[in-house]
Amino acid sequence: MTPCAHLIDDDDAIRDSLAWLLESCGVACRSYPSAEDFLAEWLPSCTGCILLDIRMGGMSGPELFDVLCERGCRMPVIFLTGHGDVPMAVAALKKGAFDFVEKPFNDNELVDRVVEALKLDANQRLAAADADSLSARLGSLTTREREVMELVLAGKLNKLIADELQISMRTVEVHRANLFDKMGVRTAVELAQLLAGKR
Amino acid sequence: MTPCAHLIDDDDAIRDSLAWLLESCGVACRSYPSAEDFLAEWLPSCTGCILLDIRMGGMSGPELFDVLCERGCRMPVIFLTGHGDVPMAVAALKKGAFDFVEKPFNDNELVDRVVEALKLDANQRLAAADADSLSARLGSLTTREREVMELVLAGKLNKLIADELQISMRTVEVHRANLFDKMGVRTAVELAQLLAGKR
DNA sequence: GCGAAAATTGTGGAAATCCGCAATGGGCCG
DNA sequence: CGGCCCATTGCGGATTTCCACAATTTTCGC
Repeated sequence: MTPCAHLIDDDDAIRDSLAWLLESCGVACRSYPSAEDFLAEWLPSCTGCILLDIRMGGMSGPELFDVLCERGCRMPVIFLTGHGDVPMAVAALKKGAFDFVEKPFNDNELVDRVVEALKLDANQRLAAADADSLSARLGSLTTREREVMELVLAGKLNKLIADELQISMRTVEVHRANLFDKMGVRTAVELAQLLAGKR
Repeated sequence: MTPCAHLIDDDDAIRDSLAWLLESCGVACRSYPSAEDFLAEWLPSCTGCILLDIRMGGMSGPELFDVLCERGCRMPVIFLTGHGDVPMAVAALKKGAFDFVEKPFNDNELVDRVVEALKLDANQRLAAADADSLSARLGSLTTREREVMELVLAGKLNKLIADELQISMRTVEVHRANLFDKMGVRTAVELAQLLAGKR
């Protein structure tokens, strides 16, 4: 799934004109005539952004959006709508939609928003990759190593840690060295920064 | 300025009925017949949330919102509007408005949103107080102490720091102890966590 | 029950940290 | 000019960390 704009609209003409517009600006596109068609092809590894019509036969845009959110889809979603509906727009944005634009839209502005959405997605993906690598490293820790890590992050000295865990200082040192190794850090400070905010 | 909902609307009847509704639910209110009246009384120390009408004589709701944002007002803003306008709602929410509701609104839902907004404001205020205390402590550091702190946070050993700053290890130790003291931490790990994300 | 991984502990020495005591020099303010 | 704050440095000892070498016990799945 190469990064692209996923166009979901049951109106062939709109899909085609959108695809033409975006591709003429260098944005790759894929078209889907219904929410169900998109869901059938969607994978968590999908990259890019989504242009989603509100009113469609079968599953509606907001319904698809909810499903995708549940399934962990992080692609930015730009809603497209024919008739203004403030509560719907407000609900969509509060749920995390990237944008909500009314038809007819200004071509240049829409392209700009799509480009921004693609950029956001790329950044989110980088951040997610970091987070994944981090939790993978955390997952590789043994129980003891995790316990020691907690206490290290609490700023406690090895002697105190040994005391609290009822083990010898030497053992703490071993665990400490092993977990530093697994987490890819060289000092407790680096570890603290690596886990800043998380956990 | 005790925590309260600030009602800004040029329609006396709406202000009064809103005030009655909210106060009957235990939410203190203050009313302002225009954006200008509110601005005249507003101070950065104001607490609570804002219920803001879109269309008003003089400065409009969105205009006031922009001004408040510039001046660093962090109170959550709930926009109230008579006629649906999707682009305006989208713009307001993207700029950070707390909510955007159409009249006529559901009384209970609005009260709920106001209560949530007040809660958010209280939390933001706590966070801001922490941030202020932190930057106050950072500000009390001398130039050298700040330099040493940077390198400590980079996970460097005193020996290396002494080398980079071209001073003796003993001096580094002194600065380190002093800055730990000023920042109110006992270890480098605590310092790293205190500054997690910031700076 | 066997073998691998995890948890545990010891010894001992090099290196680093932590701290109190003591002191010098520069810059700024009243 | 004297006092105060900041930056600087040295000495020395108590404490801690870091590691290599070496080894025992526990746990857990096949």
